[in-house]
Amino acid sequence: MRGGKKKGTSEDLFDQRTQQVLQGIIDNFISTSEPVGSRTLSKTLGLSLSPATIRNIMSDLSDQGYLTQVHTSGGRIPTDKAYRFFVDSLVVADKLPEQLQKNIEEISYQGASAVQDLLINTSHLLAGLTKFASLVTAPKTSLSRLQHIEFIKISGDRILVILVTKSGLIKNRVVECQDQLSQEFLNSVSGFLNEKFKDHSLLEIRKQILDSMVEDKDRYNELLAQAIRLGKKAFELDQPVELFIEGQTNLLMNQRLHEEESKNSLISAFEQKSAIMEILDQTMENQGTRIFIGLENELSELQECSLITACYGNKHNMLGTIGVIGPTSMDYRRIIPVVDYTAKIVSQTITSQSYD
Amino acid sequence: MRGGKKKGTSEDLFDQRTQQVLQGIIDNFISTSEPVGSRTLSKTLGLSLSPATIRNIMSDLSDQGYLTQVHTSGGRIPTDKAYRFFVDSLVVADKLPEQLQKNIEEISYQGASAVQDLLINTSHLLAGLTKFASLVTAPKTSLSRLQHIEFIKISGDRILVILVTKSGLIKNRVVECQDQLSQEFLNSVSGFLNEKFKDHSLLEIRKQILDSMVEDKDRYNELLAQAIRLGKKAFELDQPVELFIEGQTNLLMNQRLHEEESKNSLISAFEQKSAIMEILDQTMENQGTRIFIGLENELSELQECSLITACYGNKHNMLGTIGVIGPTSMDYRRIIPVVDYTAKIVSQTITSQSYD
DNA sequence: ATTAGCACTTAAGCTTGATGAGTGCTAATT
DNA sequence: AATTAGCACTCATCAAGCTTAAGTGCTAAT
Repeated sequence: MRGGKKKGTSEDLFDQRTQQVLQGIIDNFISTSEPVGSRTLSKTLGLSLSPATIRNIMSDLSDQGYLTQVHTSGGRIPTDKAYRFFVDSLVVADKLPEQLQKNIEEISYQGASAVQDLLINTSHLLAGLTKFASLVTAPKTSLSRLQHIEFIKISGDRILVILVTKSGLIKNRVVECQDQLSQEFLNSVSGFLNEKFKDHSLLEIRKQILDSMVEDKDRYNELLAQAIRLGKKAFELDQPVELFIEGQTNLLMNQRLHEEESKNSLISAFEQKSAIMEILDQTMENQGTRIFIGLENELSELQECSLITACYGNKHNMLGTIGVIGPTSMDYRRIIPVVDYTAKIVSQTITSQSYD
Repeated sequence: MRGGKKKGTSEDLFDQRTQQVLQGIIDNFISTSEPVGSRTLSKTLGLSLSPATIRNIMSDLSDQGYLTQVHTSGGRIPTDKAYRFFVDSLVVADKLPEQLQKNIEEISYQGASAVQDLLINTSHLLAGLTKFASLVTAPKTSLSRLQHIEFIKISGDRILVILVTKSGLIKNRVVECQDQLSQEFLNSVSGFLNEKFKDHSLLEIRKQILDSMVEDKDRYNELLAQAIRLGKKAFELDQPVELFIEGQTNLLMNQRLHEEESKNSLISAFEQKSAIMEILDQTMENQGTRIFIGLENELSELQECSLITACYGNKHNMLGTIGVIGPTSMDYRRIIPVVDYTAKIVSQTITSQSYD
């Protein structure tokens, strides 16, 4: 075993030259997606080192798990560990070109009258700018707080329920109702619910309604009873997973993913929306941009890819997550700031549109 | 040139045996997607004909443009013309297996409280059942007639406009408004609009509102003026193309499309949503299932595929179109009835949900 | 009218050998 | 002690040549 020069205590701390070589290999591989050999590197790298020296360094890096060889001979490629090192050492990500900044800022203008539209625009934008697949989660309805509820009678037995949350989400749903209720009556019901529950979270409201069903059963009151009955239907939680995915085809057509197998596993990953949701939810715990490289991904189908996420929110809370899925050999320096800045703009826009 | 036996007047009318051979080739190619040779055919086809005889027949069919050879030797494949003949001769499409019927019928149950949900379910279903790409257009908002309009004040300067059409579409949009309007006032505005415009098409309403702006300018009336102002915003036509596409990845992963080029052109086709919309709109002119095979497609990007469409509607009108895009060598016998029956179920469901 | 036979074509698969980029190791050089 | 040159070796890639299998068209026999 070749004696590495361990200046630090850890095996993994290596000197500047070694670092430069690793950087060079990563840069090279990111741009060409071809395995990098010592000869090439000796030329492209600014340092005047002979291929032989570089070979020694590369050998050390291989031992430490930063590089692997696809074939016995034929250059080396960076491992997940190398990307992780690379990303961690990116203390300052590239500044975003102004043109890109402007592109991103546009999402808030394009007729984004409602939060949902904003999120769809965002997902569009991310897929377009990165040429990878984009992910955007909507704010969780059940955790949002009530801004307004309204019932509209649209035919004899059908009532349209409209629910506006503080975070700016608008939900509508049609419920059927056997009793013939007049619009005036519906107005008083919504008036009642608005007054009693404004600013409460939908989850909480639902619980209270279920509770009061018992509590208020005896002292019967027509308004209350109907309010509870309608409220129950209105606040029923049947949250369809609100996750926007776009640009899956971008990813599948990406030259870096050629193996049929990994494409198929990606497709199946996209079909498990709820699994992806779960992962994105977890990223909301600590804000800021997060990066999951290859095997760091919990979802095994994504272990040939990297996931970059960032949260958006308003003054009070983180509301949702945006993200991008691309090959592990993506250009992190370019992609990270894009995701970052987009999240920032979404936050700003949503703050200006939310009702608290 | 071999003398074909022309029993009819047209070159293209051929005897039963020739027809059987063509059928055999098409069937064979549909299931294997490999060029079919005379030897194979002689075995698989029930008729006891030697390969040589079949070769003669095939040669005739090639002359008439029903078959082509990919390579000088190596079997023949059906042309678009052959598929067209095949499809046209399918006087009775296969009966849909009961299990499939049930699957399709489910779209109307899965919480399809609103038409939009129904259409999304449909697009899901079609992509799933066919493993191709599915297309579903929503009813044109501007041609739908007004069932109900409502304004809800959700914050100082923001008004939520809710629009329900006879066909069951629900649209909402937030408009900003500098004047401070009370909810009561908004109620009278919506009351006014509902009364005046119920059952009118949105397009018509828009026109009338623009007209009355002039007509009623002098005899000033607060209610009317605001009604016009708000109505103008509410009925502004900024129809985002309402087209649901799903299963693009199915199609891209389909083994029958291997050429990178045709995949890319498909992707670009899907990006031109409005072009696809236009084609689908045209199919509404005459109802029933329509089939566009290969070059019959106007959109050049789709000329390696077949498009199968059917319209849905209610008692009075055709409202929209559903469709499937797959390889020209798809199993028409299976796919056509699926599209057909799905359209039927969508029509039924929408009829039961629409308000006229 | 049908078929058998034959010469011909071609894609696909296989081997072979040359090329080139890369490797590890050792010995010479700085 | 670190760096480099040199060398033998590995292996993917490519092109060339070869074989095989499936197919074709044509002609002559049935």
